[in-house]
Amino acid sequence: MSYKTKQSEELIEFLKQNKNRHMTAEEVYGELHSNGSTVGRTTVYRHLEKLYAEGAIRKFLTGDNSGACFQYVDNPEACHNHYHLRCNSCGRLIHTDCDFLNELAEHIKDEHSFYLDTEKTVIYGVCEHCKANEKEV
Amino acid sequence: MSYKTKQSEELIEFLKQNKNRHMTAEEVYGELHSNGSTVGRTTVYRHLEKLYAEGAIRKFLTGDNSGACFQYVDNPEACHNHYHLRCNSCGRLIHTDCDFLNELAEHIKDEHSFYLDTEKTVIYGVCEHCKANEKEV
DNA sequence: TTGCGTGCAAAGGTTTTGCATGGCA
DNA sequence: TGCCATGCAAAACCTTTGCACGCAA
Repeated sequence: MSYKTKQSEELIEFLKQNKNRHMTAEEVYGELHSNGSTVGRTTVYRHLEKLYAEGAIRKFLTGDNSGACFQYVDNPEACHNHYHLRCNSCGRLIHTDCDFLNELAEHIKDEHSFYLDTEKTVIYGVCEHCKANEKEV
Repeated sequence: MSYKTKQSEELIEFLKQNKNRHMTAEEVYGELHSNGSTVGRTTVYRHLEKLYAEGAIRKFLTGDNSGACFQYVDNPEACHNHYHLRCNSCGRLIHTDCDFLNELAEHIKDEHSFYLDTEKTVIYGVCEHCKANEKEV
């Protein structure tokens, strides 16, 4: 991937413009096409894989086997002190800056001899919005 | 699944006898056959799905798309105040009783308006043993 | 010109579904 | 007897790979 091509530029640009979203490869492919791009499905997969390996994007597993989700990482360094909260209901991923995470990692290391991987750990639950909706149902 | 059948008994018995392991559906299927069982692959999938929905077994995603892993839950009630630490290296799942988890859940609820799901949240990292081995590699 | 990037089609692997059969209650 | 569970085969899915063509450098 040392060459700069139209396809890779469109893909990366699209991911950057959707930093707040987490999308499956299929969604990325579909929306790029809606926007007039002609990138092939294979190319989307190949780039997502590459970008993930480089740490430029994040990868989440969905739990219902409907494919992995990807999301652009704005500032890789900044995410070391993040929680990643994922809502089981709406699927939204919430980045949360918080020092409590450091305390947690410290505690787990000291008390449980376990080295927390901030990048991979995702805290599952239900967000405020969905919690409110749940009660109506 | 209200009937009791030979297949479901064999499957559940097998899972109980392998509480310490986490296995893919394919592994469960294969080992049951090695043990003389004739359970079909479809049945294994259907039961694992059902048991997971009931909370009788746990389900983990593998990250490399090689299929979900399942593991029997010994005492579902006891796990409410647990951390689940999963080692990315050896795959071992560590149950850890700890009040710090409650503090974490409180904090996330109060400060981030997010309702942590203890059952589904798994903390990823590297265990002591694998951490030591890593250095040798 | 060189060789990487692309994309179609096909393969690979996991999981689900349709449908007829067999077993439990 | 009535209905659920089973299991084969096929389908549905997501993802990867082979290969020839085209474009970037």
